[in-house]
Amino acid sequence: MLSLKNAHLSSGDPMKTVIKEPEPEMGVSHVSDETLRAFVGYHMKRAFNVVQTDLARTLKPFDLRMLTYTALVLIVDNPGLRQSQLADAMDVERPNLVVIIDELERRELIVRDRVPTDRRAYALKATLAGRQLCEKAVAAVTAHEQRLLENMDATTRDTVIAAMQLIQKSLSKG
Amino acid sequence: MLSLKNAHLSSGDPMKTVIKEPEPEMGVSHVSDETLRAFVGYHMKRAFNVVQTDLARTLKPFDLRMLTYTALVLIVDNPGLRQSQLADAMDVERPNLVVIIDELERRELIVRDRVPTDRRAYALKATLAGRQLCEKAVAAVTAHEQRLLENMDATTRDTVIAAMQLIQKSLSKG
DNA sequence: TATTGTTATACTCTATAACTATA
DNA sequence: TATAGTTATAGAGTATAACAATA
Repeated sequence: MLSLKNAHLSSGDPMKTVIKEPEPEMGVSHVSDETLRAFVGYHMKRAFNVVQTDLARTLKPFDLRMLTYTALVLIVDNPGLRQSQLADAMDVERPNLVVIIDELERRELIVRDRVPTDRRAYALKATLAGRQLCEKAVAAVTAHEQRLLENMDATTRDTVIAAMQLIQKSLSKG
Repeated sequence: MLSLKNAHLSSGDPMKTVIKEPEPEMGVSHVSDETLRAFVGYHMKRAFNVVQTDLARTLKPFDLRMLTYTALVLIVDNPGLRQSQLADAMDVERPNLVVIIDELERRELIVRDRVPTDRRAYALKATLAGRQLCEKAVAAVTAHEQRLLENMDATTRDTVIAAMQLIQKSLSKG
């Protein structure tokens, strides 16, 4: 919430908190976001930002980012996947996937196997090290997700997931 | 949905659609995202990406981006706002806000007024042109939002907004 | 001709350290 | 000394055009 970011509302009982405000007669002491608050997209951006930040922190010990993590999981779960399929599945452009795959290959978490029947393509496969790192990372992300949802009931969670999928469907045809 | 991105599932009746699949015996014809699908964050990222893209397209005619739009709306709604308050409200770092304000000022949509009682600070105010552009942009974003929510009932919408706020609260203290 | 992977490139968003001028 | 705004910089995500090898 925007309003909560203001010092006098940020934590504890506001009535008990005495904080110098920057000349309330001069500027604004309370930032109104009335217009923006009406939009779901606004709340999605703010929520996604904190999720992104927390996930990055979660994956840091494994030297993974959201994108390298997602790619690794999908390759582990789909041995033989091709780069174009992976790019499609991840909703990233083919050129942007190349550096992600480069990094995973350099760290020997996956291999690029040539496809004999189509020498243009690569079949992506996780190595043992890749599968092991993936397993640990998934466990960490599961813990991150539990933090994320600690005060949310299962019904709400399912509603949110369904809503996110609906939004994707509504806009991807526009 | 990931699965929907595969050609044989992408549109229409799958049974009626005959499409060449890339050697189903060799690679994978259906990308399974079982592991990732379990995470709310995964769905949020995908949904937010399409929202972001559609919003960018929506704001393009006004030469605004999500951040310049948000800043403009907040300044219009909070005349006299200072940059540090705005940065706080927008959840962006102070240095990153500078270029946003620079751009809005260069386009004469806002002005930086010196605060007489604190010569370090600026009071941000929208110009007439700024307020007029803002009004049009808000209308366009409202239409974008309606596209976003065209198949979502109001209850679900409210649930999603509450959930986004809850997620922010859960993680921002970590 | 079309597709797979690639290179190069550009724009945006995010994050940090360090500076200046005020307080 | 602390704060408001600034500069510089770096990392990451996203998007497009154009190329070589192959189909």
